[in-house]
Parts: sequence; structure tokens; C-alpha cells
Amino acid sequence: MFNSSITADDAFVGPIRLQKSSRRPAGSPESFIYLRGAQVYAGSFQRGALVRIVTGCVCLFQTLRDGRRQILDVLGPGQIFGAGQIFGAGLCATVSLGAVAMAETQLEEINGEIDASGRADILQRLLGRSRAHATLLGLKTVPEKTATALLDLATQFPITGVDAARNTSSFKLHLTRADLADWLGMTLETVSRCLNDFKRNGLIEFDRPSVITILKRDTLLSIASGRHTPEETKHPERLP
Amino acid sequence: MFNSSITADDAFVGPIRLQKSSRRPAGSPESFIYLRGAQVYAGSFQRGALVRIVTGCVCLFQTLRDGRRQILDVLGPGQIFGAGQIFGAGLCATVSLGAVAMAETQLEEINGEIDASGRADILQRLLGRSRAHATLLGLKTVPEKTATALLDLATQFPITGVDAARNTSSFKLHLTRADLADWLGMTLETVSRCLNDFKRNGLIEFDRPSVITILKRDTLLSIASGRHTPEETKHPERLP
DNA sequence: CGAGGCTTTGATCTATCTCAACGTTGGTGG
DNA sequence: CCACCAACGTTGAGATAGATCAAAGCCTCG
Repeated sequence: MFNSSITADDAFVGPIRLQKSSRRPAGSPESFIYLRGAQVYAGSFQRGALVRIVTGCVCLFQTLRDGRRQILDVLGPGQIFGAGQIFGAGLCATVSLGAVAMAETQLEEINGEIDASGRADILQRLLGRSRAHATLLGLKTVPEKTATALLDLATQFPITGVDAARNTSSFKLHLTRADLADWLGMTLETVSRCLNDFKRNGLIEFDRPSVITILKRDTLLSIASGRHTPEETKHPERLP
Repeated sequence: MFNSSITADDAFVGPIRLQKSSRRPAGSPESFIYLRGAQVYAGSFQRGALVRIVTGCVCLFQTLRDGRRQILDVLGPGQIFGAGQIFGAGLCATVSLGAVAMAETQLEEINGEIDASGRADILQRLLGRSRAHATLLGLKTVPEKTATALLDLATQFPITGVDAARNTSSFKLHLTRADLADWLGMTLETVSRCLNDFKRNGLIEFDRPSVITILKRDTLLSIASGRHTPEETKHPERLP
């Protein structure tokens, strides 16, 4: 209940780790490079700015007074979010919102090209994701949560040009087990156990912990949506 | 994990329980009266319609295939939400979104008066609430969740004209214990226990279960935001 | 004033957290 | 190029918050 692998403090040490891109192509929209762990400042952007992720990965998160963190969303290339004042309060204003890069990440500000109606569309997408996430947190079990997360991440961070033959797909996991835990409302140990259960049951595969291959997408889908009694969900029984 | 006090099916039985208001004042915007338990149909409104709650209470919820329900938000008078197409999909499209009236509720369609920018503002408010709710579900404890909910509901459903003298406030609780449970990601028994713990510790007061008086707002606030070690949070020890 | 639906309370159970130890890996400097 | 270190990951055993099961009370509305 207190996983702090997002070392937000690092990003506050100074401007060194938070760099405006020096390699921005001339004439393109204002663009920034963030290193892994760097906090995306609301202050870096215009009030109400919208930002598009060009490459990399950003986590939006909220923090309670006592340091507990909830990751609210994990966004990949192409996703747009509000970096300026779109950090709203909610049910109870005792929370603060932030964003961190989970990998080397390129962001570009896109205010000019988006009108109010486009802005509403973006907010609506984020709202849909947020609601699905709330449902996940409120009533899904550990395997259901994990399967849901894997499917979402596989869509957002595919590693292309592999295994087209077998019906599998791989993706880059930019989050640590602790980050996943903070996202899914569980502990890092439970995340690890569940991933390894999936692995032992042949649903996924991984050598290094940050590249995951999905072997049985259909099964994961059915676990994710709550149909499913079977064994993929359980620890295999110990042999006598 | 399977509280089904929202009898959504009722609303589908026929048009009887879902009534367009026959008592709409002439010249005012299109207005509808829903009875308690009636489902708010996307189909009743224009595509992309926005709806304002005039009086009453509406719960937005999502359902998993197997019937588990997550209440995503509880909205009171003055709140605006999307009744038409603003029912988006999210992380994993295996969820469906709906809305029910939790009391006799008057809604009015307000499309004309809201432009794209106003729409963005509304979505942003809902997004803020949704994110705070995700944080609640993901990392708050039972007393923290309950305190947060009480404070939100007290703001939205105040019963005026009482207890101005003592620094207390009362509100109408339109939700059952089971509804609260579905909202806060816990069980109805746990909700009941926590409310009665608060009552025994003098934080709140209630005779009939649906009218609650807040006696110690500050303490609730500090519980809600996660500061707080003290005893209000715990069952009182059994006496020897 | 009776029935059905809420609510409360108690006793038990269990999924998940906690605590702890050990294994892996990738980056750094010798 | 290799050895070491710190951060990350895995695994086990035990503890616990909250769920589940069960049984009364109590409103409230017809």
C-alpha cells in the first residue's frame, strides 16, 4: 500500500533531468524530451495546454498526504492529455495530480491545432478510460486486473516485426512491478505472483521482466472481462 | 462483491416506470421525471445530449458481464452529465455504462445553451471526480472511503434549515448501504459497520438510516484525506 | 398491521498484504 | 572485460482487513 517506485523527487532536483529538447526540428510544434522518472510540470506548458505523446510513456498519478500514490492512467504514443490546468480537483480536494515519464519520452504541445470540440473529444476519451479504471479498481480480482492491464499495454506499446506467424504479440513494459501495483491497486508482490502464474499457465511469456509476449490473447480477454472460472487464474496445485 | 440493489432491469420492463414529465412548465427546456430505480436511457435523449439534474439523484454505473456493478459517480441537483453518446468505452471495452435515478428525479436536456467549450468544462469536472474516485478505490481504507463519501454527499444533498446553531449539517442519503458499497468498492456489511463505528464515535448521527447528520466535519475530513491514526477509525475495544 | 426489503451484528473464512530472504540484471568503474 | 553494486524481481510463510455466511431486528408502505 505504499509503493514508491516513482521517484518523483528526482525530477525536482534541478533542471538537469528535465530537459527541453535541443534536437527539435525547426518549424515543428514546441517539443520536449523527458528522461525516465522526470516529472512533467504543469508549469512547463501554457495554461490549459494539451500535449501529445510522440514517443515514450507517461503515467498520470495522484498522491495522498501520507505519500501513497495511485497511478490513474498509463499513456503511450499518440495519446493526448492536459498538461496545463487540466489537473482538476474532485470528490475531495485532498489530492494532487502529477505526471511522470516512464521512459525517455517526447512530448509536443498542440494547442493551436485543437479547438474546443476536439478538446471535448480528448476529455471524453480520458473520462472513458478513467471510468473503466475505476471499475477495474472497484470490483475486479487480481487476475482480472492484471489481464486487463496487459491487454491495454500490449495495444499501446507493441514491439513490431516479431511473431506474426504464431498468433502472438509482444510489448515493452515501461512500468516496474511496483508501478503496475500502484496502477492496479495491489502490491508489487501480488503483481509478480500473478504475472508468473500467467506465465506458468502459458498465457504469457517473458525472459527479461520488461518485454512480455502475449500467447493467449483470447483467454486473457475472457479473464479480463470477468467471464472465466478456470485454472489459468489460480496457482497450480502443489504436487503431492 | 455482488450487490445488486440497483434494479436496473425494472426500468426495462416497460415504459411505465420511465415517464416523461407530464407536468413540464410550458416554454421551459425539455424536461423529464424519473422515478426511483428508473434507468436513464441514452435513447431518451439526442445524440450527445447533455442533461442537468434539477432535483433528485442519479448514479452512473458500469456492469461487468457477470452482473457485478460499479457505481462510478453519484450526482445531485445542478450536476450535468452526458446522457446521449457520452457513454464512452475505455481500457477494456467489456463494460457497459448506464445511469439510474436514486430518487424521484427531474432532468432537463440543455443542448442549446452549451457550446463545445462548456462541454469541455463539464467533462473536465467529471474527469476530476472520476480520478478522485479511482484514487479512493485504489488506495483508501474503509474508513477513509466512507468519510470521503459522506462529505461528498453532504455537499450535494444538504437538508437545509436545521442545526445552524451547532456546527453540524444533515443530508439525505438517497443510496442504500448496498449502493454505497457498490460505489466505494466494499460490501454492504462493511459499509454498515463503518457508519455505525462513526456513529458510536460521535462523528455522525442517524436515526432513520437515510438521514445523516455530520457532527465532526473536521475529523471526517482528516480521515478522508488519510492523515489520522486515531480511534475514530477503529472499532472500540471490547470491554473485559 | 403484515410482508418484503433494508439494516445491523456476530462468527468465520480467505484473498491479498506484509515481512523477509534470496535471485537477477544492467550499469559503472577498475 | 570483468566484478561489483543498487535497483528490481521472485518466492515463501505468516498476518489481517475485509468478505462471506448467517441470523435477527426494524422501517415503511401498501
